[in-house]
Amino acid sequence: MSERRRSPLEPVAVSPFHCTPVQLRRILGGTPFFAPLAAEDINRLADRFRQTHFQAGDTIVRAGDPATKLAIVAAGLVKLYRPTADGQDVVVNILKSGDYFGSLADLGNETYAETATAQTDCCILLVTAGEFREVLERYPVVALATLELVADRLRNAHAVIEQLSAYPVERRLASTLLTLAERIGRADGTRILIEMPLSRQDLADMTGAKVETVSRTMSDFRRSGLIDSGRRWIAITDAERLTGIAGGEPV
Amino acid sequence: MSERRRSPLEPVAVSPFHCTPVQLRRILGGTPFFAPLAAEDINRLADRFRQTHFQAGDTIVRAGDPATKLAIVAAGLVKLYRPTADGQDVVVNILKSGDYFGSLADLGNETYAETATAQTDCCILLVTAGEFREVLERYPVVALATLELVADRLRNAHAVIEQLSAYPVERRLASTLLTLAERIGRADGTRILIEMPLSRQDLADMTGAKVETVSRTMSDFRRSGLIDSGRRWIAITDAERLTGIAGGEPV
DNA sequence: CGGGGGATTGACGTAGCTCAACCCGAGTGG
DNA sequence: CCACTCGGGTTGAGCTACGTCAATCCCCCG
Repeated sequence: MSERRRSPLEPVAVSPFHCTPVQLRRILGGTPFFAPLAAEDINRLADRFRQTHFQAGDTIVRAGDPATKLAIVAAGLVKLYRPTADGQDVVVNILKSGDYFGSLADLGNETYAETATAQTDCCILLVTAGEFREVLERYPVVALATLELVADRLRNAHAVIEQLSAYPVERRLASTLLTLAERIGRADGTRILIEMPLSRQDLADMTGAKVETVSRTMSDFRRSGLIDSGRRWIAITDAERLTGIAGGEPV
Repeated sequence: MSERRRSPLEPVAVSPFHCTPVQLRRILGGTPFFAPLAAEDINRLADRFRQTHFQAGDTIVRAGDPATKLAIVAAGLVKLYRPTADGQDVVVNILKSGDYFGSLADLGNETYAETATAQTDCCILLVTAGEFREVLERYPVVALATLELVADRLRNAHAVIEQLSAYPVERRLASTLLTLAERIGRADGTRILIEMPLSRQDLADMTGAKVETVSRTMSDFRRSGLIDSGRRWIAITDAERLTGIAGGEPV
């Protein structure tokens, strides 16, 4: 039985950093969007991007506001969610370095469908939708890469729809934990630590369940030795059995 | 109280038609993919597409099979769904003329994530994934149009996720009916007739509910004068109140 | 006119929501 | 450095929307 008292998450250095132009170019070149471009092309692109720093909890863009920018996460984690009329939030994605959000369309009169908030401190690169469109037109290879990214997200979204339509909470929760582990997990001895602060409410908003239900299910998982967790941190201790549950086996 | 005995759906002429080359070009030019292209470019594209006819009920592509083709619906309606391990189907989309399905990726070793079946008789245009990729590379404007299409579907998928996460069946069902009406409805006197054969099971698979629940809710809607329906057909009689329900008002 | 598959309705069970009390870890200010 | 507080987490006791099981209905077809 492991120590549940102290959070194993390293407190991330809260530096309101700004990248040097060189770093900015390296980050851009590392994103799936621009990876296929030559260095000189990336240099030409770089000054179209404005970088901004946000603190954990800050709202980056708000659902309903006119969608004028495309954003790329340079560092940190972003929560993308749809706030509903009755105050419930539905998280559609957790974004990390290299992911985009915001407007892909050029139509100026559209609005953001989702709110994006900084889950950790983060550095965001912003372009206007129009400028990004110019980039897409000028570099077809970037357009193709973007297409792959969006198609990938669509595939994920369909998987989530399947889960919400057909599977009970324990299964959705197991899937969500495994997906998070794969995307932002770090091996920590025999466990996989999910390297982000994540509340039960966040998990509830990601799985379409209520906080209490998530808390109960997490307690079940913990009692069964599948996970270890505390206040805003989670580690997976038995990925294999958790995978079984995600596939439909009983707890 | 309207006549519920006979189906108001016109029995569609079941002709295993093949388009002439001229018709094929006109159809391609009418899709969102190629609308921005000049006629001569479309002519050059047209012979990359192979057209195939399917009868209602036929399977066009099967989830799990290697994803080698991209398909565009030329005529008719296609149901796109994920069959789950326990035999339940989750419908992610109903596709009509101009919509695509299948593989957008170039990776040959991927598999289809969804099964596509002909909901009505239909005519499908097929290209290999590789050839379509060449088209995307050659005509950036097509790549951008494709990007818009995929981004649009992603937006829809997120809306569905919101619904499944946060709203009860009656609300999801009302939304689904209105969306169908908008996409494939025809004004029929004061009502909007949904021009496709649609079973309670189909609706259940689209809303993440069970047949019996859908049947009960449809009966409620009918008793309240919101819709009219029978064996595999539906008409909306009070779109305004139905919109209210989709927005959260009680029945 | 008979059969079959979709649709309907009823009776009942239960997963997950609601409401509410309580616990506890971590940051804060004296 | 301690006490206080506050926000996240846990647990319990009902309740209800929805699923399950099963019987019946009835449109459509041969």
